[in-house]
Amino acid sequence: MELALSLGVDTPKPILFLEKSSSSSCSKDVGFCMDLGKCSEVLDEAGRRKRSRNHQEIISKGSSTDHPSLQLDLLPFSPVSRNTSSSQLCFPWLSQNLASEPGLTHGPGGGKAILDMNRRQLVAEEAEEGAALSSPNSEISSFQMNFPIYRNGNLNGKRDHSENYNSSSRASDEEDASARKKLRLTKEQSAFLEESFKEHNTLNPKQKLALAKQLNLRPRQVEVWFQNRRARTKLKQTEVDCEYLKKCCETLTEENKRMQKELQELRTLKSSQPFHMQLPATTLTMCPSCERVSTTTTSFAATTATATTASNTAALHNNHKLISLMTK
DNA sequence: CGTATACTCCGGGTTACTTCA
DNA sequence: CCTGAAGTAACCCGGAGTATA
Repeated sequence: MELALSLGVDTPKPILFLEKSSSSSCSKDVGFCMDLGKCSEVLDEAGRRKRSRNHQEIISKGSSTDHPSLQLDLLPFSPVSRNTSSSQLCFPWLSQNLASEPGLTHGPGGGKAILDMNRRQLVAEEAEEGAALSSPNSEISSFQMNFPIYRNGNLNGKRDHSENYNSSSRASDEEDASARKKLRLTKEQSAFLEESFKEHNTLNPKQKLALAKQLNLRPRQVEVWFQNRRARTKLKQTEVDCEYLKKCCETLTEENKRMQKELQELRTLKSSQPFHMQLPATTLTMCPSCERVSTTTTSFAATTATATTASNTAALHNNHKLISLMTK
């Protein structure tokens, strides 16, 4: 692992993680990432709460330096949040198209009246669909990506379960409300959502509508997919963190054992020495190379045993050089 | 200006369904 | 074919932020 520090300004660089920990040594393999930039869509837990619809409008209005955000992520990287550099689909609406469009309003007229068990979903869908239909000039209709449009969940005539779902989504509202039908999204739909998620892990209403229209899904489905996707990311991240902490714990335990053993050896050595040999002797030694005088406190035995050897003299000189370098 | 209400979004937890070994 | 585990779409609930009266 390495330390990655990103100072993004224009483009959110979610989390940079250079290498997943593969070593058991935690002390040098700790990988952290700081991103100081306009990470408008990648916010930490605390920051997310602060973000509001206004913030999303700010985001949609382009890169204003008046609203910098700070992302500090101290967690090992999760692949899903990696900023992709290759094989990336282009989503014009993610960064540009929204800038020219006024934000969706959530004020009166957005389907306030319905309040029941499923009021939120119903209201949202009605509002969203209504907005989509009533805004022919929105970016939703103004761009089309080079992505196959799904009709009844069918891509290239390939039949799958989502066909049932999508056709059911066109059925009556009663069916939608009563039956809890869950069918898989197609691989293409999932991949497209995945790519979008890599760009932004949260959606503003316009993005949601655009994605829904593009994939022939209901906005609610897109919204739920992103919510679940965030949850999965967090879960994976938690697992990674847990694994990392486990390795750290193992390493520390190992080190603790080693030091305990070393301590035990020292105690044994100490108890085996005669009393008079344990008295520390302070001696002044002069390095013959640099003529530096050093005070060493060591045992009498150790002093007499080592002071005269040429190799130790050289080692002493090396230590002096090292000290000199460090104190410069 | 402070308060109440309505609305929306999101996270966390759960359920229900699908897929696969 | 049956079954349990894993994955995931959909749902529910509560908290928080915002707009409006």
